[in-house]
Amino acid sequence: MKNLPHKTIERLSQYRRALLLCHAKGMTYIYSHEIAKIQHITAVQVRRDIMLIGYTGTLRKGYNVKELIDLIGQIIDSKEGINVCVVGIGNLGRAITNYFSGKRTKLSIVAVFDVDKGKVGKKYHGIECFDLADMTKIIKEKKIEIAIMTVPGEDAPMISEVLVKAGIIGMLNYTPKPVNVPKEVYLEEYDMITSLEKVAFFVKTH
Amino acid sequence: MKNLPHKTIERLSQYRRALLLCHAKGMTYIYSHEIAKIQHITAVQVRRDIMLIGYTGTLRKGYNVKELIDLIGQIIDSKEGINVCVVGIGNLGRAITNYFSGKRTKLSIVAVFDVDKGKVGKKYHGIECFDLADMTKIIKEKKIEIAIMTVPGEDAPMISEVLVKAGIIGMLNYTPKPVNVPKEVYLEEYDMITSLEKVAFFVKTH
DNA sequence: TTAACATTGTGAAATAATTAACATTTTTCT
DNA sequence: AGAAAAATGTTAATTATTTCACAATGTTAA
Repeated sequence: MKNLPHKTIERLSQYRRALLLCHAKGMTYIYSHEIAKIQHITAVQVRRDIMLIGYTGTLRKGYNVKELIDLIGQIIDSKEGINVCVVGIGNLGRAITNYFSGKRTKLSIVAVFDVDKGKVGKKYHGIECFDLADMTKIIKEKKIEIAIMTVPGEDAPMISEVLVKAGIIGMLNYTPKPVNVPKEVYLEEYDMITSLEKVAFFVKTH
Repeated sequence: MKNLPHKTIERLSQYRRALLLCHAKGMTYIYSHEIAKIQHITAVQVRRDIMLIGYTGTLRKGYNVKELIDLIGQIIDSKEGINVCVVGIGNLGRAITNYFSGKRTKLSIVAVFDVDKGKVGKKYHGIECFDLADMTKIIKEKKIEIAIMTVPGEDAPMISEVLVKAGIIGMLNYTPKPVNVPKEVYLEEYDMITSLEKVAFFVKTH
């Protein structure tokens, strides 16, 4: 069970989000092709992903929504929960903090950081903003394991170094500048400009 | 040349961004392994991507930075330029608008939309905010082809329908809710929670 | 001048991801 | 009861992507 494909992990997270909405609407069973429709993929792929996590549906009724939600949780959530911080509380940092507030998940944003003294001490969606200078200390105190970087690109390399030294083991880099981390740290980078350029390209090729 | 792999297109966009920085620093040549290092991939992959677009480097000197930038531009940029709009000028919408301002690219954000009358008429990074109710009209007037959705999830399905009817051919959905569009419209969805859950998962599996 | 080296370019192999095909089973309809 | 329909589960085939391996070749150093 530990060797789930990368892509399957991504999709499981998305299935769960969709399933939670279905559950909230009172649905108890769902077919693979219904999940597929929501995610714009094929029903076979949904069934295969579900097969890979060892769940089995009911023939002719589909999958039990609640059970599937719980099982996906067992797979992708860590038991104890993970503490996360957001570094840089500009527009993007606030957008992310906002997204997460009130979301039931094992991931909690427990601190945000910024250099701007005007922001330090204030709360953003209930989460206190600390001085970037105190980052190492706070990361250790609050046992933060994952950092989301939403600082200006030019600050990213330096800040990522500090984060690594402070003991972060996972990093999500939303700045437009790629950073280097040792191989023990899991890094995911996302650049909005690349996504938009991709859309622009594929729009042309019909 | 038209059948470039999806992944190659993404990487070309990233190479260009890295190359532009190198160019600005005065570098005239760059090796495949230098590009690879920046992007955290292998040199072979860089060489193969470059091979696919038909460019050829100089043995022992690497690739001419300027030439490569220009060639990537010829491949992934559309000749005429494409007009883009941002729908929903909350934190995320502002972050994106901000990212783009001052970026040299064939993609221009030419309008932003919001329901909030307090925002309508104001300018965000030099771009005027229009009333969501006038969206169809403005999209046609300004010949907007791509929309970036940064509205609350619950509004996404309705707004995406309006966008499609208005003639949008590409859509980048940053809301947490998947939307349905006809197959003629190229859709790319990105969900930050999925990314973070992925990092959290892979952090555990060392 | 020659040997060692570093780099590109690329066919072929390996790996990863998706899709097709279909056996199986439950439900519904006649 | 039997046939048709609609699902799941899964093996096998296909397609996409990455990596290996190495020939070719210009550059540097002895």
